[in-house]
Amino acid sequence: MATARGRIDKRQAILDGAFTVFARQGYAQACVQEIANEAGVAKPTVYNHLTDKATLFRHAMRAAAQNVLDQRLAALQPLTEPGPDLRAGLEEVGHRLVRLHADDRSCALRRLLYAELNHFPDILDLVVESGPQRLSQALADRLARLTLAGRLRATDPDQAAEHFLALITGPLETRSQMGTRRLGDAELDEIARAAVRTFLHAFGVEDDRRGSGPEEPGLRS
Amino acid sequence: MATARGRIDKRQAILDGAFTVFARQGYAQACVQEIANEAGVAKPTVYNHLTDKATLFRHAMRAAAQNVLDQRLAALQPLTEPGPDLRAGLEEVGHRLVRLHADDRSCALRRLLYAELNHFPDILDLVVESGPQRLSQALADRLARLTLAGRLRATDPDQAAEHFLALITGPLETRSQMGTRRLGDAELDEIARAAVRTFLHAFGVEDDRRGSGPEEPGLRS
DNA sequence: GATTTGTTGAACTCATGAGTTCAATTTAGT
DNA sequence: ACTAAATTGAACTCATGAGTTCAACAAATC
Repeated sequence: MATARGRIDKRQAILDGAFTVFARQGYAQACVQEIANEAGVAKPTVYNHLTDKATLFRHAMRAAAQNVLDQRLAALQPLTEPGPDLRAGLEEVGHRLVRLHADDRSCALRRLLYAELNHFPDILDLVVESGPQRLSQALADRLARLTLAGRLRATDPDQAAEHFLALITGPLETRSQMGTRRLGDAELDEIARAAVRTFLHAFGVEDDRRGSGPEEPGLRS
Repeated sequence: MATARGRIDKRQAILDGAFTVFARQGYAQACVQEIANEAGVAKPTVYNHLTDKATLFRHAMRAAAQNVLDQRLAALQPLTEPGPDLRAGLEEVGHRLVRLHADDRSCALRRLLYAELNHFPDILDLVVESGPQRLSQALADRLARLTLAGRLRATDPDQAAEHFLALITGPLETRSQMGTRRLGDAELDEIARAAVRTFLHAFGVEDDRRGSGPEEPGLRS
């Protein structure tokens, strides 16, 4: 409507717009006309590229999930060549994961996933299996290397990765009220720091427990 | 339709049926006729008790949330008068919480909450504020008592409670694939035991760390 | 420049479902 | 038993939105 006509990359615009509208309205309440408007495209064009509202949803979800996963895997990078300060490396990863998890599109993806699990059982494979599963796996790989290097206690790396991610995402989820409340940078950092603190107490070796930074305070408040 | 007629507790039946159908279909896809059928009641009767589909949803959600919260608060009971074996007490609480969290109605409530956050911003207050918030608060109270008794390290009880719950619910959420996969009792117990293990490493005092049970294994698999 | 392909807006069909009306019937209260 | 309130089924109104059709139009290909 407003944007220029042409057949360049309508399809991508449609998928983006679809995800935006689905995220805002939910699957059932989102109407295709609004998606077309959001994408700057006519309604028949939408049906020209994607046959159904359902397949439109599936493709939009797949694309969004791919984006989120890529970003998260990239966030683990500081652990590939960890510096001398293990706590600093973990906190850096924590910061990045917290920010990605609190991101609008990430929250929207989670919400849509939860919402439409019953109606689209197949998107679970596309999103969950190639989502937290892969992230946890990748993190476990890094932690295993650290364990072999003697910088973490000798425990199951999968377990450690699972708990690290739980300590990051759990508090984030409750504090942000399932993604509805916007958190300031300070609070996000505090969540990551606290998670790393608990994680190192549980999985760290003595050397690294008092390795760096100000020693943990007794009572916060 | 099938059940006996009468005006005794139609309202409760309607709210129960509504939650069941909403849980199965989502808000938009659930139709009032089906809710009426589920409740064993005629459609006008539904509108006689609850004016709107929207208010029907709100009341059903509120009732379900109240149930879930009550059960969860009751699950903390083993920590009110903790026996000599702290680990056993924590594991008992963990077991109960894990089972409640994995329960069908609990999963459905979470899903509906996530799904309709945008459309019903007000149910967030009804559910979240009187949900994990209150649970975390109650758990923090127990942990504070334990800290004063010298059975936990001196740290912020709110922090400890937050991390305990994260260690319980996080792994549960990923392993059950957001509540779609049904987990066996063995796996549920393993999740609770692992959570308590990590928690006590991070927040326990030395006495209790090797308090009871078989010492933790090195590598699981 | 002519042809083919993709896009556009508008109007259309059709199914679904919220909410209502109503006369007939059942139940509770007395 | 009698009355008032609640329940019931069926049919109804009305709005919404998925998916389609079509004639006019733009863009790339030759």
